[in-house]
Amino acid sequence: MTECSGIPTACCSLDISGQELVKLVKMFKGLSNPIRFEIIKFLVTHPACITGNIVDFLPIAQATVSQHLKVLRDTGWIVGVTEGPATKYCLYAQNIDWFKTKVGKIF
Amino acid sequence: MTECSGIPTACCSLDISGQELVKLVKMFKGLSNPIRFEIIKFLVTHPACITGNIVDFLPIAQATVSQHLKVLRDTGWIVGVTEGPATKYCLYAQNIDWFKTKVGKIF
DNA sequence: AACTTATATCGTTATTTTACGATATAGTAA
DNA sequence: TTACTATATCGTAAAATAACGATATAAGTT
Repeated sequence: MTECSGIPTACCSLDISGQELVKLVKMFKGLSNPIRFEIIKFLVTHPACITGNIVDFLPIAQATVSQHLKVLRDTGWIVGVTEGPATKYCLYAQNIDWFKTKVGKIF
Repeated sequence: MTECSGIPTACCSLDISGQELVKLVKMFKGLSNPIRFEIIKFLVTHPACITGNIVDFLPIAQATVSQHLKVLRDTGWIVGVTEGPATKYCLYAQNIDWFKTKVGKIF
């Protein structure tokens, strides 16, 4: 028996479109890179840490980390807050919860 | 109040690593493109359809659709079964359910 | 065997992504 | 002001992605 033998709409509903779909695809893109996934993991165990902590943790250049942080910001996974000369990063809990809910509902 | 003021580990646990993490990032990459998301949506409403149906539905070339189908296969979102000269595609329900469960647990 | 159908793969081009070092910016301290 | 710290942005190069037309492959038909 193949995977095709199941009931058609058993696993999904996918009632999503327009701006919601755009946002969802964006968030998928945000975590489509292993370095960025590691950053998210790091932020879970090191909440509200600054860029430098993430740079020290990862084996890549500061500029590259900053670029990944920008992608994670632009795709709605994290939020950065200026704290003196540094930037404090946190998970964007509200968006992450939205993502989680959407994935839970549509797939 | 900023997003950073919440309880640290409120939204995530992220106890994932190794091959599971690789697979998860892969699946994120699979849906990081709007065309591929549309293909998944189409497969929900048109289960077990053949490539040609998807090509007719989308505004892009057959070769490009075939390329996207390959990505969706390689990232574990769909399964293709040869049906005479055609290929019948279905959602990889088992993997999708795994993804859904993982996302539900870790975020 | 020759032909048609359906789809995958090839070769190519344009765009995007990822990575880096170097530099600019903004805040803090002396 | 000058210097220091932390981070973002710039400029660039290599690699990956997305798109296409053309071609190859594989199954069914005459």
